[in-house]
Amino acid sequence: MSARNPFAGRPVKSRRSGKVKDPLSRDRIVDEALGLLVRNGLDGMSLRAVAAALETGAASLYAYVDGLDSLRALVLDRALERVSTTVTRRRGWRARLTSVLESYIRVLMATPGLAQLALGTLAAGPNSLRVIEALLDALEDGGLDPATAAWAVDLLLLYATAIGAEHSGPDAAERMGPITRALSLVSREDFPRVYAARRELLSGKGEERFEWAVETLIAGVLHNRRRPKRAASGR
Amino acid sequence: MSARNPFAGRPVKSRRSGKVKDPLSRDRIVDEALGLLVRNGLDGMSLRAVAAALETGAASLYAYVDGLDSLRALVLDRALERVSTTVTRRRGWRARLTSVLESYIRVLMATPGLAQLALGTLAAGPNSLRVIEALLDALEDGGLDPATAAWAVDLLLLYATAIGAEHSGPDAAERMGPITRALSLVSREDFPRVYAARRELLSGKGEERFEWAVETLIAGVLHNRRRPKRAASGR
DNA sequence: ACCTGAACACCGTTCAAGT
DNA sequence: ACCTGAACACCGTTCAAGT
Repeated sequence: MSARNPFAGRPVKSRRSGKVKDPLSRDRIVDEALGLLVRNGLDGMSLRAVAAALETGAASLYAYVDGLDSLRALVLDRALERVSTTVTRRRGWRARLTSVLESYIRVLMATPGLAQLALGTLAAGPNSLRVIEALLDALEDGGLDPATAAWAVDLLLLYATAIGAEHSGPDAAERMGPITRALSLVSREDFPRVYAARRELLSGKGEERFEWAVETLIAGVLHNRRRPKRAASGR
Repeated sequence: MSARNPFAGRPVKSRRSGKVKDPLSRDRIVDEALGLLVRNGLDGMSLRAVAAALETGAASLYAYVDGLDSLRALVLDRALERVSTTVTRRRGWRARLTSVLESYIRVLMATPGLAQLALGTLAAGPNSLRVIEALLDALEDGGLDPATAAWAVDLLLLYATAIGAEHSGPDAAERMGPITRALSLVSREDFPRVYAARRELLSGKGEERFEWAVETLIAGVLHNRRRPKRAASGR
């Protein structure tokens, strides 16, 4: 019964961290969670599943992570590492703006469930901040006053995230089924304009539509400044 | 053992539908679910909770409803009944547009979890269609071609829903905590523009901000038509 | 037909107990 | 300190069985 019995029957730790048990860490947990998100979607990224993949119990994760919500925030920021904000210098602010936004939305669309996660999670990690910084930079280069630029960033990111969620849910294809059916059945008498526009409401390849939306948002922001372009001094 | 024994011992159905057991129906299920959503948020609206409130088991609901996703779609459309689209005639198209959108977002913000639900659910019920119809009507009155109007409706609703979700999560107040803290800690060296804009990024009373956003979206749509305003013929 | 109980395969989180 | 098993209080969905 004495502790540390050298004869203890278990496989002796084995030389080098070969197989037995790399220690848990926040990084390993976030990595594994992101992997599960990519492979199995948002519902597949449960604490229990992450723990199982790491060959431990869910309770063990609480030493490194505050709970599911907190893990989600960490995973979101890790995923946003892939968003490119280093823009080929000497391009116009507009090209830089759209290129950051397009990179952001491409990352969201590439990982099923990520946009959904982004909609429900506060994005205040370093990678979110990096993206916000880049957008503010471009908008201010475009001549927007900081007040308008700040709200515009919120608007652009919110829209990009929402469209990402819409186009990459469980799978976008499956989701298109029911809505196509519903719109194809819409009655001309009850909803004449919806009826007339039913094809347009579904048209666009996603990418085309997103580009149009970004241009629209930029045009709107440029034409609806919170403060006039010049004469910034007091009234 | 013969069926229909008049002596059967149970409490005899009782006169009038007093208490015993109003029959289940899809309507009663949706009503109860909406009530739970209002009182307990999206997570509180589980099939088991709805069933319990109706004094039955979860399995019984499957006779009237296809499952949780389907129930959510029904609840969403029921909630959208409250969106007002009957606009006091002889107001400009712009006033009508913003009044419908503001009614929509007010409904979303009034019911915790509803905006979240709307983001994850296909909105193709009669009340969604009614809202879409009203928006198309206003935009086409404003001189937008149908192609632009269709995409604009999508853009406007998506944004309104997303902002509703952002401002009415579990509770908006609790969610503001962490992000305020994160932004107040942001480093001036790493993210100078975020640092400079940190107050603006959080400013605005929600309502003010939403109004600005709607104006911005409208301005954008008016300045970024998919087809030119006149000369509609030709290819 | 309509409804039910029980079962199946999961959840997040807590906590006393072990090393 | 770090990790664990077991428990608690839940989930959605299926299905054989009852009336």
